[in-house]
Amino acid sequence: MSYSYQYPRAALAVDCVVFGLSESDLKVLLIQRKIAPFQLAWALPGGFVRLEETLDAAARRELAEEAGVTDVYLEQLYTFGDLNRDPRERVVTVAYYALAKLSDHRIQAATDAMGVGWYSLDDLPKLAFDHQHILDMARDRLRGKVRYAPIGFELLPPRFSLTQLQRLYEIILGTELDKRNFRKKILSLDLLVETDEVEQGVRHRAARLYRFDRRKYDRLTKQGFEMSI
Amino acid sequence: MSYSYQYPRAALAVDCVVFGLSESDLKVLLIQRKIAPFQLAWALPGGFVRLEETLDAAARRELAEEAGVTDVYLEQLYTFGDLNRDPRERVVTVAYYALAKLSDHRIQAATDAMGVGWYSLDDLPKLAFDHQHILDMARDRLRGKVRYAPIGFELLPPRFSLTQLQRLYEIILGTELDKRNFRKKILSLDLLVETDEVEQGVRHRAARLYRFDRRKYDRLTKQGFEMSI
DNA sequence: CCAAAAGTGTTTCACGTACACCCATGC
DNA sequence: GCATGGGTGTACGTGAAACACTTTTGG
Repeated sequence: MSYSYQYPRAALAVDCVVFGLSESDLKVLLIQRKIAPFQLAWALPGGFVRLEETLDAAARRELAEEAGVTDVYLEQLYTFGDLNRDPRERVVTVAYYALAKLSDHRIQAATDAMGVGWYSLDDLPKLAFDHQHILDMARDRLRGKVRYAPIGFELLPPRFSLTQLQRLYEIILGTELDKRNFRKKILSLDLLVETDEVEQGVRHRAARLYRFDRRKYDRLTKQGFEMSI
Repeated sequence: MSYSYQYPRAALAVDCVVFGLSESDLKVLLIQRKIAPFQLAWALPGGFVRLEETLDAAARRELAEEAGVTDVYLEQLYTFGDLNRDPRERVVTVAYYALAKLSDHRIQAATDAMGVGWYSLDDLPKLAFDHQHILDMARDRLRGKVRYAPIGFELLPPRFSLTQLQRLYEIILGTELDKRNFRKKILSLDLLVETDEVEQGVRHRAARLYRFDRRKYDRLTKQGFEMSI
């Protein structure tokens, strides 16, 4: 069976840059290609868009199928349409980036599979296609957006310490932050709620855990508030 | 002649939101459709992507062909892939936004053609397809980006007065700005160069004209400077 | 000389930044 | 009791915001 059109058509794909946060650095999820081109090379999870699914749906489907990743924050990044980005034929790809909680055991379990790996951003293998370019753009977007939108929380467990949150910003922004000033600022935004839990299993004083209050954020945003770190 | 593929493929298009700045408001360039669907309705300029051209090239080609617009600032906005955005078949469109200098006589001349019009953003006709949605997103993007990137200048003539520039920000951001504070701030950024020209043909004191110095901007940016209005 | 917009400084307040020590806990 | 990170306050400087009058020019 085949499908015919009056004019030639590019193939349409999606690719996903999935970020995860470890203790000390930002990681990205890669899959090892099983087939040519770029056989055995590492690549971003992705694939062709089906006619009966939206772009977002295609991205989520590919994430689930290829990497077992579900329930992540997902946002469209950019569409790449260079003529020879795929050696086989013209393929235009809509790139997405996703933020996953590495602390989530389902994510851990799913990505334990063969051919799926988390790579530190500053120790990457050579990537297939123009995927390095896509990844660079995703990192830039994350760096820019984390400062004025509450997306950092998508990389942390639901309850986190202020030190964890500070580390997150330091890792993503690539700068050191002052502990006292950071706490003053983040608490003054009035987006976090103190829980009655503390860190577990540390051999020093346990840190208090906080959670992000999205309702508060939405309410403030409606009133014209704009967060900024 | 026809082209066959093993799996069905969506058609791929580009659409452009072209902004222009008049004395008192922001305008967008629309074209009147000659054929169904949405015959006679107003729509964003755009069309199908050819196999041998990049997405950017397709956007520029359509702008030139449909509206006679060339040499504008152009940036990819977002890709829209809802299933029924086009009643004929599945069409995925990569949307762009462009900033044109309405003062440019070539732009004026080209868009004098039948079926091309500049519409004020708060007095728009009903648009074809999901073009209102695309336009809303473009306006949001412009509002966000104009504050931290030197793109406002793309809407002004090469030499402009500080009052013109202030009006630009007021119109795009939808807020009033204080004249003295605005001048202090914009001049302190050290991105503008005073020329020895002044406004012509006004019946009051003529304003000094300035120009944006892109070299200075690039140099400062390399040094970590980030502009902000 | 009148209308219209250009151009110009100072004060006040909020926020960002720099900076060091004691506290709680587990081993 | 010691190692480890948790938690806290103040002083200073910079930048944002508020605010009104004089100057220039053309008609």
